[in-house]
Amino acid sequence: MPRDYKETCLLPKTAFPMKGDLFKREPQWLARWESSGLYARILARPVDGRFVFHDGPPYANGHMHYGHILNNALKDFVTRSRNLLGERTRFIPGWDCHGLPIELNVDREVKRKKEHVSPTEMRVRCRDEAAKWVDVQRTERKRLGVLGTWETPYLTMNQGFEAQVIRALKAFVANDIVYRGKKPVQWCWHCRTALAEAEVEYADAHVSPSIYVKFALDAAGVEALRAKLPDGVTRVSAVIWTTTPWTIPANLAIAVHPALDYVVLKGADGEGLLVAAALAEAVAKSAKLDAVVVGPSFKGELLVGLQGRHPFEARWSTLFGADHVESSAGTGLVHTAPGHGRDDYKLGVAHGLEAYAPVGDDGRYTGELGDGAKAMGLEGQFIFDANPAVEQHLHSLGALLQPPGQKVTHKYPICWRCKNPLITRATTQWFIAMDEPMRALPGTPTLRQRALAEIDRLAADGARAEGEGVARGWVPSWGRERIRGMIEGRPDWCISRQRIWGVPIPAVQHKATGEVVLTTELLEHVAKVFAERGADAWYSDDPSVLPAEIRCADGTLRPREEFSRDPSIIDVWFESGSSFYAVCEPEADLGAKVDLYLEGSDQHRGWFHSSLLVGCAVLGEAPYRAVLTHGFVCDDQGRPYSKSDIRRRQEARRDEITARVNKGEALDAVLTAMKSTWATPEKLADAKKRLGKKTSLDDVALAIAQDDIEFIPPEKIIAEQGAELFRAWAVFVDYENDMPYSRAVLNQAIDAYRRVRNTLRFMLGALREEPAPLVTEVALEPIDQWALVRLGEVLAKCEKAYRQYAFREVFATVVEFCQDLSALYLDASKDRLYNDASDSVRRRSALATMQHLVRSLAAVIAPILPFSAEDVWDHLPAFAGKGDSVHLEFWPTVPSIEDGAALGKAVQRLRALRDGVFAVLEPVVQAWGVEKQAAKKAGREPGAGDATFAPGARIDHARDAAVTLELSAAERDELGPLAPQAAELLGLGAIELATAPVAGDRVRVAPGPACDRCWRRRGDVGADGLCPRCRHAVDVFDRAAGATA
RNA sequence: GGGCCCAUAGCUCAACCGGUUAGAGCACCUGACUUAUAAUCGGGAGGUUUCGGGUUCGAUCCCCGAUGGGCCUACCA
Repeated sequence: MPRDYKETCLLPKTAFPMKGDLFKREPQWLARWESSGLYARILARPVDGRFVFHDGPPYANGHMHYGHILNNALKDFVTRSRNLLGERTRFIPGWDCHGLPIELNVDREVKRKKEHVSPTEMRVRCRDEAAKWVDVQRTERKRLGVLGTWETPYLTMNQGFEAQVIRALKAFVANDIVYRGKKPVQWCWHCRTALAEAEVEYADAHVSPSIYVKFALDAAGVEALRAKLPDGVTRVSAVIWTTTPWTIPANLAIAVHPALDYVVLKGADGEGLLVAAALAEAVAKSAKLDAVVVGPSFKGELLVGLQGRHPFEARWSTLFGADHVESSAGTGLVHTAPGHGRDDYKLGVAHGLEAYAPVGDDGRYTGELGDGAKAMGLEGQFIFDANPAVEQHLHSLGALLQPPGQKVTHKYPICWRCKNPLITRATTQWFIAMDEPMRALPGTPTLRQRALAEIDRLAADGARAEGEGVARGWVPSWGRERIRGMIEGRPDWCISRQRIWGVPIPAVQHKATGEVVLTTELLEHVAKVFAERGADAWYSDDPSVLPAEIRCADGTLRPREEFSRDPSIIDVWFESGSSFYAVCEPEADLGAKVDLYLEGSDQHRGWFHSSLLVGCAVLGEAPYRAVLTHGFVCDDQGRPYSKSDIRRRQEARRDEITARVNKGEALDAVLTAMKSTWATPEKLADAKKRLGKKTSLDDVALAIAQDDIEFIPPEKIIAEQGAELFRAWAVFVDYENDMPYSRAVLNQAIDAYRRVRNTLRFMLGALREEPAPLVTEVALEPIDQWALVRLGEVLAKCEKAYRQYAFREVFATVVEFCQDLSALYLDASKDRLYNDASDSVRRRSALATMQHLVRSLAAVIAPILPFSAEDVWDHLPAFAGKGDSVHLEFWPTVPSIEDGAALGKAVQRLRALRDGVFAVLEPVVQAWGVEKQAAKKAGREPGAGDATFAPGARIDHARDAAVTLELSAAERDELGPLAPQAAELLGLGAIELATAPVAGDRVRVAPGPACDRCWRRRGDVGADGLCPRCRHAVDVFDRAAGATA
């Protein structure tokens, strides 16, 4: 009985599991890191570099969703990689705590319990509500593995933060660009507050009334148009179109475009209808006119100054020229209510019209209505309820072109919170002027000018940085266009809100004179108070919130008792826009200039935008050096990935398939469904299994439809598979664009992750739980030297990628490297690892190299896969049990290898040889495989009766083959030090490199018997059945075993 | 309506800012494997680069237009 030598082979051995069981083990690492103070230890390492990252505060309401989680993963990649690269980087997580959503939640609760609470009490409850969600989200963010100071986050409701917001406001006041004015703003009548641009959403299919209203021209007007009238027309009305009948009572003017062509259209009863020429036909159709009869066309400038009679108020609406008038919709004459529209307001200002808005906070008409409207009983009516009344009344006056009840479906702004349609309403608010000179800045640019200049400066710096291989400025570069457009077009910033939960605008009003005061002195005083006692102080009775005496515009000092406090709070976007000033500026090791802001691309209108404006006032420049944006999480159809959205589409899909089944197209439906990545054959089989054997195709089709689009809650992924797999997904897709998220994509990311994990596992196994020498301590084999050269290239590529935030490239590079190692290097090293004696020089060279590879790769992936990297570290013999963490490592290095380029060439030649080998070997091996399969099917012995498959003649593994390949002398030279080892490195029994063309078979069975232990045919097997190498290895093994026995 | 962006294999991504035959990985088909075995290695098939024009000796790349999708926005009166 020959000895079984397997136990003497040094096969891979490691406790590092093939499957991570991450969902179970991640919490253990988290606990360990927390108890060992890992984060503090990372920051305490002595480094020269510094990188300032600033967390954009998520809103402290509700659970984290895909976007948040992705965002947090990316942020963690940044801070961890910077620390790894030797740039000390802190992560101070923050939360946005003030604002309407929280206040409304609390409000609802209060109303439900029918309580009456004071503003102070209200603020206490809001604070509790925000704190509750901060806790929830903190847990969720920590679970993802994000490293930071979680116990001391920044909260916008902290006293220090509130004080800095006031100081930021002070900078605007110092620049003299804060003013109070009555202007139209987006107003939510339900929440009873003005809304910022960022608080407005849009409903896709909002249905509004659609009315054409006639304003009869006076005699002078008709006279002016006499030459333009169609035959038989003696009176003329200007026709406007609107979807908001409730604003008709506030109509003060009509806008026309001076350069546009207009005509008088002959209407019913011979009445002339003044409309844009381009729209005459459409209007005629709407009015159901039999024929389109128009007079000669003329330019709108002819109309400027004419007057149209308001349908039910005793006043005239003048026709003004305005650029915003279009001829694509409506009538080319625009109903203008300066109190209810931004352009209307602008036109009003230009012509001295008041921002007349007879509508209250609650969306009801006020006593400011005109007599006509009052006579209709509109006062106190809710405006949207009044729409039909106004319409009906206009109809009864004969002022409508069509019968009442016409509707139009269009996009319409709604409140981000309560989803009710918004109105535009002129109110008295605090504004920041975009186009007034900033007095405190040199050259007194306007805020808009400065902001635009900063945008361009960042873009230019970004272009410069790109040349240096780093990312700064707008990343990706189109961020510039994005934010530029917004800053260029935005109106003055309305910063006041009529709510309670926020930072008060510390303005005061003199009770007697009505003068409103908001000065830097006052702001500084209040900031100090807030810093000590928080903004709640504003709502207390304590007089000391205000300075004892307050300076009025004329310079006189008046006692504070004569003033009342402004009840408004500051726009929350102003607060978060001040975060750099509240969080980073006060810290000695951070400062107000932040290296990186990183948020979703929607923040071009949000946080990036408001931070830029605050930065321009406070610092005179942008607060950030780089702004990195990412896209949105979508499903595999490219649609936003949200629960409700997917539900809706699931239903649509089901309906569609049901319809096809009913039409008898079940097979088609199934085939269509199977083309989608969701409905795989496995899924089909699954569905069949679930539904029982008697399943009809119809049922299968329906079942697929149900599963076709699946919502996978993020917390489920994390709880069942581990946070790291989510991180693997985040790094697997391209965050610059929309990121596809589906089971299929997730699985792909997991596969890539497993590839890396298994490669590392193999190398850990090779080390067999014993420390290996360092690469500097042994003479390295040429192939090992090459592995290190390759590692050096990988490291260089990854470092550059990290500096450019190209995390995907880092991961892809590592995965590719692992693949390369697996297929070539590790495969080529197996013989010496398994079969050489434990003390073999060649083997020790491999171990040293693999230890170095594992160690380096663990460090490289640590920012992205912090748990698995630590798992590797725990199982790396040299570090196991020492309580160290991979996260304390710095960027890995490789010892310099002489003539790395020649080695690279040699391996390239080896690869070419390898291709050649496979090309000739594959058909031979394949033939045997085919024969085996055929024999199996036929139930006979494989190879029986066929000489080519005789046991001594066939080749079923490369190691049994001797291959002959042609190779020129030059090519052979390239192989250099690898030439003598070619057969081993290629896993062949033997290789012959011929310089002349080969005649006959290139593949033969390698000569000689195979060694009983290593199965190699080297022609040197002794009488004991072992090759000398194995003989020695067995002796060494036996000696060691004897020693321990 | 406007601004910005995206579209390459069934899927996720490449292709050195115009240059050989558009590359990987996964999935699929297929072979090997007492020595990485829920692993690993080999082979194969799969593309009119969304469509239509244009510039050019040459276009996945530049320009114009269309289609589909995303984010943002508005003065849809």
